[in-house]
Amino acid sequence: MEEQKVIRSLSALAQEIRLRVFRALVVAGPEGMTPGALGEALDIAPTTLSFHLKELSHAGLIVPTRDGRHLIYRADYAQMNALLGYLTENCCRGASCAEPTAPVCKTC
Amino acid sequence: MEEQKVIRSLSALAQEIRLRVFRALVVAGPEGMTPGALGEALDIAPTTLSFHLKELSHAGLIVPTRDGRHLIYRADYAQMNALLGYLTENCCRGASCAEPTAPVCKTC
DNA sequence: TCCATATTTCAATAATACTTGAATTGTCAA
DNA sequence: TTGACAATTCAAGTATTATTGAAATATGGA
Repeated sequence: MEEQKVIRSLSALAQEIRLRVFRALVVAGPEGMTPGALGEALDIAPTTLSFHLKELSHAGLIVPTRDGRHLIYRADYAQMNALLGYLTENCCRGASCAEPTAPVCKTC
Repeated sequence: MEEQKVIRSLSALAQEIRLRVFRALVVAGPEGMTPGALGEALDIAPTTLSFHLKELSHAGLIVPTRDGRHLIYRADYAQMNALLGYLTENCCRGASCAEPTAPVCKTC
């Protein structure tokens, strides 16, 4: 993953609403959630939610697909794992440190 | 880890200079690096670097100790692992998904 | 077609974060 | 105790990001 994308992803997650939205989608799994459901569950105004969903989408952390008049947002686990991996790359120059294990949530 | 600390940590990492500094310290391992060395390696003005080191310290991602007239900064691996773990908690409600593996870099 | 619902875009304001140079603090060595 | 070096704090200006209400777009059903 390139540095700019990493920064974009971290920025996306570094905000209360977006962090909650992202975690809700991580928990929801492949089923995903609509903005309506997210807004109700987390008590967020539609405009505000839309703004933050766009930020997360733009970072590549979540992906929308249309289903009739609903949109369904889902977490992109590959993207998340790439992000987590970036932060620990070359940890301790490999010296005093086990090879970094693969990032979490392998099967997603 | 509490939400506010997670956000603080993600915000700290969501910035080009701080991300580079943090990764440099992750690579450096237990030896750590001084602001002087960091500033030279990454070509950052002292004032700017100091500001960003404080942000990372305040987030708990790095820890300074004094050694004579130098400070030595080191990455706090436990903190980093707690952060990574937070992002994948309860992934897919455990359903279609392996138990999240422990975060990276176990022995640090 | 026309209306209602789901969601987004726009524009303005409010809040927060980044950079820089000058001044300050702490430590060592002569 | 004075000078030099390492690093930080302060204060100011600039830039980026978040929030809100009003208006717009897209879809499905009467």
